[in-house]
Amino acid sequence: MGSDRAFKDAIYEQIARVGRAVDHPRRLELLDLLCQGPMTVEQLARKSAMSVSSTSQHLQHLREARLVRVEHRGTFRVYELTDEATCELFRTLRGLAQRYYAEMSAITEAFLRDREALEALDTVALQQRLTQESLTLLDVRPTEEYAVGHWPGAVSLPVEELAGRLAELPKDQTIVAYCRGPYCVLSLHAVEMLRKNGYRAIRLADGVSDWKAQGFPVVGVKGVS
Amino acid sequence: MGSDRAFKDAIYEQIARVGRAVDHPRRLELLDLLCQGPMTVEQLARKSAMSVSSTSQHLQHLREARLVRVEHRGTFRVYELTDEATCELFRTLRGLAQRYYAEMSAITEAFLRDREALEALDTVALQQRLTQESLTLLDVRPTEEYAVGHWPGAVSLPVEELAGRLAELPKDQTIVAYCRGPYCVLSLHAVEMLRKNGYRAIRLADGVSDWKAQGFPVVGVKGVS
DNA sequence: CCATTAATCAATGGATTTGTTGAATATAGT
DNA sequence: ACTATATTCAACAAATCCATTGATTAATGG
Repeated sequence: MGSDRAFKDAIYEQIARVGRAVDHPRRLELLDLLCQGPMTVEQLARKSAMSVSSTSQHLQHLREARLVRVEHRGTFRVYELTDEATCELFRTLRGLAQRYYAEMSAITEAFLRDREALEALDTVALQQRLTQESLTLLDVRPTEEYAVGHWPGAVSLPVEELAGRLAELPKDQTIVAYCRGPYCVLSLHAVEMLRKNGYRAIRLADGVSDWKAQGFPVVGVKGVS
Repeated sequence: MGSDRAFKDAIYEQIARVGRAVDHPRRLELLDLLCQGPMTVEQLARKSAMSVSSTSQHLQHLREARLVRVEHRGTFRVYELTDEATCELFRTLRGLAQRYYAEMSAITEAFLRDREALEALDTVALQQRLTQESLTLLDVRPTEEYAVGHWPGAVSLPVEELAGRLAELPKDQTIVAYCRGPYCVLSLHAVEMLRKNGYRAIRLADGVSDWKAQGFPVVGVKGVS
């Protein structure tokens, strides 16, 4: 019954559903956040500095495309990525942007230079330094993200609490702070504050999903309910 | 100078450039075609059944996102994918659509059932059958696509010329026809015509870029000028 | 320099998408 | 049942995107 043309139109329309879901900066930010683990609408709204209503609508857009699914829990709705492939999609798009657009590194370098924060480790460099010296690994994301998955042995210390809990950290070791990934600013602020207070500190550019994709171990607290 | 928020906005805006390039069915069709090799605007327009003007505009959209680049050759402009990663992007999106949307297989199966063409090989199955019997591999795409890259040993016989050149084909061997990929209809028509004329024929679902991605060999004619 | 061919540009109206606002819904606890 | 909280829904104006049409540019061959 369907003509060749109608068939092709239908197929490409389906593929475009994926594209349309990731054609908006805010939706990409939501995906990036959801790569850290399941979150409620309100959490996502706060972390992305969007209104709840707007967040909800974008989430429904993502849901239409099956990139995320929702679970009702009391009056909350917990959104999460459909599966690993969704996180991989985000990483693929981010990688292509890095690869193709000079603006990407220009923006990043200008921003980091202003903050004297160009220096950073990647996962491989970290792995190597860990064989040579003893480091303190600091996860500065909110605790619920730490709970979902973190570097084995990393200490959880959300950046908002950092100022009040500096005393917990050793001054004789270099502190490596990480957060959500190369474009997340939490570890930036953490390193800045640590250095101001006389600590030796450096940022890890990669986030959990990055090193997980590279095959490095991630530990999480199971059965969060 | 830039605030955290401005930085994030700028970054996600860059990533969204990729997404916006692939949010339209017609642009995905163009990418799919360009996975077969470089083509002029007029070729792309014809193969996608779009107007030249519309094709040109979509190509510029793709070019803005650096997914394709253009080379001037006389009064022609030859568009081609920027690199392998662009083809991989298309295959990723197509894969997610297959994975997430039941509509994808529903559409395909309904279409194929109508044509009694559900039966098909994939690359692995072909490889295996090649060890057991002698098959004729038929590349039914236009010759210029065959020239860019094809299965080693495949015979080029564009589907439009098939009717007039049936005599060139052996009746004692099964003929395996392939084209651009799982959603291309060329091999469908080829198999239909072959069977009507008493040949044993079957479709290969995968296309060149699919088996190339799986590590199978592809041969092409170098130095096309 | 003119004609031809290939492709882009420009302008149009129509359709889709977006952010905002405030109202509606749904669940849990009292 | 009433209240509070979390989220979605509905509606609207602003912005963006799209296909079509016809004009324009650019290169080639005479």
